[in-house]
Amino acid sequence: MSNSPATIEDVARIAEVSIATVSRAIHLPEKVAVSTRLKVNQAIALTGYTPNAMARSLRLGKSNMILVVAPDIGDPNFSSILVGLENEARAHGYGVLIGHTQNDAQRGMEYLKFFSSNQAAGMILFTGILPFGHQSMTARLPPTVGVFEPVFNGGIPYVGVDDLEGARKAVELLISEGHRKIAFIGENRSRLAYSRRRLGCEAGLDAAGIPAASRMVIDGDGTIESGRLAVDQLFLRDTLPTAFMCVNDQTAIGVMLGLTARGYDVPRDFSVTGFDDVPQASFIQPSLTTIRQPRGLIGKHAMTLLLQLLSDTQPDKTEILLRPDLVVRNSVGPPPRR
Amino acid sequence: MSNSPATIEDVARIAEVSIATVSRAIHLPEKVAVSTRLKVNQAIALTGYTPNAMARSLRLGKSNMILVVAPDIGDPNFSSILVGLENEARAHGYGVLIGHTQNDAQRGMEYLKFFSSNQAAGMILFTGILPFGHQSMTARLPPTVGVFEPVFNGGIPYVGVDDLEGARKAVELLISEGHRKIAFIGENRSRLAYSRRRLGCEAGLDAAGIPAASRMVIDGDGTIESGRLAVDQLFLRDTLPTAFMCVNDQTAIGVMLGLTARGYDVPRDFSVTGFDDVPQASFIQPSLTTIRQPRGLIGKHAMTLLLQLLSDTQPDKTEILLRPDLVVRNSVGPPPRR
DNA sequence: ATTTTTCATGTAAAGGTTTACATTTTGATA
DNA sequence: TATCAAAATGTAAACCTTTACATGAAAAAT
Repeated sequence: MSNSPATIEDVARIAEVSIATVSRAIHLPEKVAVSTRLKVNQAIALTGYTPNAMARSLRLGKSNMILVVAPDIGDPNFSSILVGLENEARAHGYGVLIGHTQNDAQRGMEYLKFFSSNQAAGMILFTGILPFGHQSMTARLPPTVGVFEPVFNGGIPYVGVDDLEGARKAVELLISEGHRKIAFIGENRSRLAYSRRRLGCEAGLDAAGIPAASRMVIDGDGTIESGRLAVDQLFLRDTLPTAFMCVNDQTAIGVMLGLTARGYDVPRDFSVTGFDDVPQASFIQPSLTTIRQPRGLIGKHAMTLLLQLLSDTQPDKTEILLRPDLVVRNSVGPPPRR
Repeated sequence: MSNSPATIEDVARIAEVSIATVSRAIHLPEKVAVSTRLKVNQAIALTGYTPNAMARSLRLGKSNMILVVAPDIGDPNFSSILVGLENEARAHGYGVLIGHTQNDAQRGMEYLKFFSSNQAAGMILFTGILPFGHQSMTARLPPTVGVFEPVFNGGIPYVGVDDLEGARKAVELLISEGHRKIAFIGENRSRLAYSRRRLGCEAGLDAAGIPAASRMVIDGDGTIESGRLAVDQLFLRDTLPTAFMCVNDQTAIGVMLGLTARGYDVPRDFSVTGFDDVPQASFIQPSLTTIRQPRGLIGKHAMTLLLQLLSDTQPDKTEILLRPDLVVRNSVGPPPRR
């Protein structure tokens, strides 16, 4: 019962072996006799010993932490992907460190210190933005895996969802319900994933032979607010769509709020689809028909890829696109008869 | 131009001084002659040297990381508090590590390893739940500061908002608008802060001399869903309230959705208030009148307190309650004339 | 000019691990 | 039983810092 935490020496003394044997009993148990292994384990239990991670990393020249960098941890997609990431990391003895850049390159730079100071071994990067200036050319990046989109300067493996397919599923649902005039409420500035969703939408419209004339596109910024604004913009026009296909759930929620505010009913007067299946999607009234991202899986795969990188294994794949599923709820119905 | 990162020895060699001088030039610059300091700084710039945090922590016996433990990082309150925490930590040379327990004690326990393995120096604990079983008695806790509520077994400083005052402000607004029949939609299981909000509500009602008979209380669980359910429950009763005071914004949003679904208009038919001022509160239709938590400040103060603890300074205070502000939007109006 | 004080720098140990290499023990083989 | 190979364990160095203490030089006091 000492006050300072037990070290490997304390364990060795109690188990009456050398510190080397203790270390081996922990990390290469097959190299040590069963009887000694037992003694060591007892001593560990007795002392409550936990290896000092600092000393370990120092000796190994490698941290057991992985930095997850996201532009905004408030993003409703983030937390469940994180769960997937963490579980996988933990299973392999790694911990997870979270950084958020708020889209600020300066702030992103600060996270580089985690690598130069050896506090992190690898990095998971959300949404394709390299959070440091273009000095990526000068300083070599640590082992990195992207989530959602390829990282812009290429060569970095990534995990995402098949946005094209997801978008096509959504638009096909709308078409099958009878919609012909479909507005796509998009976002074309920040995320490649968003542009791909638009492409998927157009592919679906093309396939159904829907003429360009009855298509509409409004670009927002992916927020609730911008969804509402998009409705306002559309209502200035001569022709209205019967359905709104939105680039993400936030936008879709905004669109529904905007329509409700104008006294319309969803899905009676207009149909709306989202993308992501954020938690709110099932609560809002009416509940939102959307495309689900397999968030847990995304996290798991991204971490697997990174761990392969870290163990110098050539990763199986350099790009993993998961299948998005259509979630049918109550925001879509047939177009009103006019 | 070596491949492995520069060490203090590389710097020393180039600057033609000893490693001790380099270390001092960095951490106690006033102890080294201006001329040498200059040479050292040049050498540092030349090599791109960053001190190895592992070696440093090992030597110092103290990590420069602080663990932030939250039951759910998806909580809309979380991210902006985190910004406050991080800024303050960074300013003092500390980094922030995020852990989320998902209300799982098992998972909380895992985070204890960060301390026994020396990977974190202190802890910020959200919402008063000690994320480990009751073994807190056995294992002494690391330096810890609570956010939102006192940590249950006491003796741990915390930072929160004056829930009583905030709730009173909300109820006073409702009363001043003429409401007399006010329902409190609460939550009494998980968070002490929530019970305090209820007390604040009652204090306000008492002060206005509103009889117990016209008060109603429904307990939910603080989610959007439970807000909607609360509406359903109330509509089974003989008398309805004219206003809903909700324990948090999530609940309030649920209540508004429930009322809208029944064809009522807020604030014409019913008034609704929330608490927290989450980002959605200003977007939803109608925008929500609520109580704002000064989230950035909460984070800043909590970290300041923890840093004091870590430097063995006796903290100034053991409890910091910040002032919550009323944010008037569009979900409150006078009661309808019946 | 000599002694004392102050200031700047250097030397070496310590912090807790892992692991190459050396040594001892065990079990098998002749 | 003596010899050898294989298995188990031990010794000591290395990872990179920080800092107590020692040393030396310069400035101040006598």
